[in-house]
Amino acid sequence: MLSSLVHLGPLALLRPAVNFANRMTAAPGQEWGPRTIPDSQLIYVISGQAALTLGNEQFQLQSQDCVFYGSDSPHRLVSSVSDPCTFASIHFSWHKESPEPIHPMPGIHHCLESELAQPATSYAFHMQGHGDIIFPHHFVIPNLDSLFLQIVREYRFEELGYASVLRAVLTQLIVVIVRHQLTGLNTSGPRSRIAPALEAIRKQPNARWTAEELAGLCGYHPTYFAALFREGTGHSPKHYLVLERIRKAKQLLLEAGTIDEVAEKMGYTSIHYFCRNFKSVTGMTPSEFKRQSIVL
DNA sequence: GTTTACACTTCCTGCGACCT
DNA sequence: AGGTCGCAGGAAGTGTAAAC
Repeated sequence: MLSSLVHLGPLALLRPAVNFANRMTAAPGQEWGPRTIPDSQLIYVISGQAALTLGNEQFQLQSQDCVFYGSDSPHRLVSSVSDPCTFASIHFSWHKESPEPIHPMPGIHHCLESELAQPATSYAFHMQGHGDIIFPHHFVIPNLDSLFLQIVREYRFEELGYASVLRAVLTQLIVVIVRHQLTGLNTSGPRSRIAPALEAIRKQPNARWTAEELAGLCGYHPTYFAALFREGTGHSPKHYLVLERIRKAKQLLLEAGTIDEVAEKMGYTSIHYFCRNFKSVTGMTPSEFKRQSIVL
């Protein structure tokens, strides 16, 4: 069976609206579906693991994985039994005059197991100079958690003008994903050549990686590797590793670890240096971040 | 496209002082 | 007690130019 394609028109004319957003930790083995939803959904896995069945595809999800599906695409999400996942979820509409959220719950319907075999609906934008860009169903983009959590926070506290802020941040999120999709299409680009190193850092940000080790994973000389790395990520290998460590440290701090424990878990032997790194990346100290995040 | 040498820069750590 | 900051010195990383 062929999957259907929805044309969303030019990206610049999009008026998306958040309908619901939350951050939660699933129970071991907790399931959503098989079901369909009335709008579209983006899920960002913060930690742990889960499996998503979408159409005739199955995705094993881990930290930093993102998935997307639209309305009427049968799917099922199952949290890992041994390593339950914590994730941020955003329900949204692609085009809506008003940015005010409309809760999707009444439109969520259970469906038959057999309907999971239907191919998921794809969505495409038109981009001047690039043609039609398909919005991906599964992707990994480093450091996307801040946008997801910003949306969750805005949705939860409903401060003055929150619906407009939700639309603005969601638009930014969509653009970041589309940009990533555009650069990712070029598989011979520098990013693909440093993929083993990116994967190693992603899996073990707490390991004491040296530039030489990372270069070795990709089969390049350290100096040349550093140049490729900067071209592909915009950061030096060391700085990229720091960004990954702080991203992971933010998760651990949210899970009620002390700053000392988190620093140690992330491979820092000096809490002082950890605090300095944390502040340079986030603009706040670990304790400030912890205080601010208690409300989330 | 890739490696090498080298100068320069940045990182990392330990220590002590200070703050909350 | 837990957390932050400034400082100094050694280690490691980075950028550049030249060469293959």
